[in-house]
Amino acid sequence: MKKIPEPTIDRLSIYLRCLSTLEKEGVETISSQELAARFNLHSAQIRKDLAQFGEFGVRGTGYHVKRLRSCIERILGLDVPRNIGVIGAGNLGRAIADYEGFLETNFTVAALFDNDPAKIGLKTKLGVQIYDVTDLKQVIKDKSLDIIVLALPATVAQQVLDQVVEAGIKAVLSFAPTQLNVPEDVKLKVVDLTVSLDTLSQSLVAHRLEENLLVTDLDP
Amino acid sequence: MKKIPEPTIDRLSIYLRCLSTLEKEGVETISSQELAARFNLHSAQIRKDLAQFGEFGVRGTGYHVKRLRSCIERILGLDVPRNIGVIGAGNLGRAIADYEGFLETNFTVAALFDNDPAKIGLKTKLGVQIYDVTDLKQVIKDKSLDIIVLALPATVAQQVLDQVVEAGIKAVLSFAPTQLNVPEDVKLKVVDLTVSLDTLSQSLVAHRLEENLLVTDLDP
DNA sequence: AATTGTGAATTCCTTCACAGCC
DNA sequence: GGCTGTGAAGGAATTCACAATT
Repeated sequence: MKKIPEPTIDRLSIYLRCLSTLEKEGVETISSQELAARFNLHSAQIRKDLAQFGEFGVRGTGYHVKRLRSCIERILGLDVPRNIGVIGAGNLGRAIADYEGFLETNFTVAALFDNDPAKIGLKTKLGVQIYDVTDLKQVIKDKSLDIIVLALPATVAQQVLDQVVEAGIKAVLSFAPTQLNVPEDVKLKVVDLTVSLDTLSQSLVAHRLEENLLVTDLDP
Repeated sequence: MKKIPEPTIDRLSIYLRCLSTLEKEGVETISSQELAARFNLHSAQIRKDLAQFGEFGVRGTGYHVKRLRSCIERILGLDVPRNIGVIGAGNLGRAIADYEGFLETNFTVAALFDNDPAKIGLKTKLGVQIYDVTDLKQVIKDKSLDIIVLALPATVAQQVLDQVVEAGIKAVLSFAPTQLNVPEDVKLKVVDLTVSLDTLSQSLVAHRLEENLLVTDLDP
């Protein structure tokens, strides 16, 4: 089986969101050209992305919105309910647990974990139970968790991640600002606020430098 | 001036974090080889990344930790204080505003914005003032905000972003799950929880498919 | 006539391999 | 000897351009 490029998967998710909107608007078909225009992409990009998984279009017509949406949903496995466990009941962890965007999806946050006795046993506003992180493996099994989100300090992230992996979890999203290692068969996605902000900071420097360096360059 | 690849900038931020740790541990020099080992990267990658900005190493010895950290900090513009404004005082917005990781950095969340009269005028636990989003432009100027973080619903994101751009902001980090457009001279970073989770979902499907497809492939 | 699906060309990024230096 | 900096090679992802199809 051919390997699917990571960027392709990311874009499928983006296409899907757009197709859902189009479907609600009653649009029946759309061409790769029209779709591409919405994302500042080239139409060939979209056709190549989709072609990785089969032939979904109709030549001369384009793609049937409803059918394509359904196909991408299946490709991404979004037709199957997924239970998410969030580890770390700090501000971020609670924000994710109570994220309202999940309500119309097949994702459910089924458990929140923490090691603070003052939090264990409580529920979030939207009713997500907070468990003792010591019971991680048991709750992962009991609640059939598929995906774990790490929302905890960098210092303990790898150690907790190791337990998550040991419990058989194959998909992890980490918000911890630290380097993490997982076995090959575990998919790890990292969202690093620090890295994002550092990149933005650099772009601001670049702005400034462009002027300064022009001056320097012209200086013989 | 040559264009710097985006992945390079992301990695510089990662290197910097590691170098800070090394410096605290009292390590004086490190080779690209040793550094690379910590990130499962190739040593040439690190040397190429750094070479984009100058010659920081010593042949035969490696890089002086303290000096390199300081250089990367300057490259990323992290030696200059930056004021961040967060728009949207929901769970996520407040989580970011009160993020303790900023305390040891030059990033400061200097303002939080919302359109809910019940929230305007309040302060977060850590003392960030919540302003009326109507006063966006004025507060951006008064507080000298450099970077804006969007932590608001997809429906209003573009509209608010347009105002942010109009106010002269050149760096934006968005958590809104929607396609956004900015002029060329504005740097936009998007963190999309939905896309991240969709990718993880797909990896779980791939897991399953590998087995199924093997069977199908062997079927003559 | 319009639009897909795709080999070929291109661009971008990573890795190799080694000359140059400490 | 050991390690950096870098031109050349290799690989991966994007874009081009067109034959195939409805």
